[in-house]
Amino acid sequence: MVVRQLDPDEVDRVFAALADATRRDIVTRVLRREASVTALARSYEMSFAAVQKHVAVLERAHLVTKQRQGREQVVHPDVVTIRAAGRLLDRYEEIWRGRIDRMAEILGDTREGDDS
Amino acid sequence: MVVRQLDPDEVDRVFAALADATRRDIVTRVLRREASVTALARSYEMSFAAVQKHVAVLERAHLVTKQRQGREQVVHPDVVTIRAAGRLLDRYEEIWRGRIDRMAEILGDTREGDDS
DNA sequence: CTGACGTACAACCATGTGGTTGTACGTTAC
DNA sequence: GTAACGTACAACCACATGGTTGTACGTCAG
Repeated sequence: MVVRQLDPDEVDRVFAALADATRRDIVTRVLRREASVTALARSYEMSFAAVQKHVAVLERAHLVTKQRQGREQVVHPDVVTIRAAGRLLDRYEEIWRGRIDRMAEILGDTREGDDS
Repeated sequence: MVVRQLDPDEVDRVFAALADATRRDIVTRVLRREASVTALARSYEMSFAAVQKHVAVLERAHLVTKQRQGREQVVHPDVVTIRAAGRLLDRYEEIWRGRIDRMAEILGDTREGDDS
């Protein structure tokens, strides 16, 4: 499985891009089926230019790519980056789990739990 | 396992909060071990007030909680929200996988075990 | 060729964000 | 009680963001 490593700046961009309901919806849509920018724009109550900007933000974060097809620009999802973001959150859970394990070990060995 | 459902506004706040390297580092730190706000502040090359604001952002996103302990305010992680964010990204992968499955079905190619 | 469509991009505005400094307040140590 | 510590919060600044409108350009249909 392809899991690219993201540098901090790209992580910034990925999470920032996902911090907007419209952009999350665009990602969901193109995951189901690719769509041109205007096709996407028709789905939202905002100007075409606004949607175009949202797509640009997703593109800079490598969450989607655009592919010229005649006079249309078709938006595709970039699953690799989405997966990488998920892996990052998994890492947080690992740290937490590791800590719980260490605590259990300490409590098991030295009977340190004085307060609850 | 506790997995709270996040409303869109909270998802906005969670991802926005994670879109900053300092805040991600704070989350990592308190996942390993709780720390007071000043203890955290000592780790970064910025004013105490700046770190305090970062903690406030994480708190509004329910990624951490503060707990008064004497005159200190101890920052704890909120694993439930972190987990919920991970689940959200998993959902994207599910959509993608569902689409791949549908395409394979249409193509009549229902073999299993081929890698992508 | 012409007109309509899809796109790109600049200018502009309001608002939010990330940082600063300064001030105030409760709590602990002496 | 007083001093020092940990915190909270307001005011301020620079800059990014999310939206708008307007203009320009390439591409396809007629």
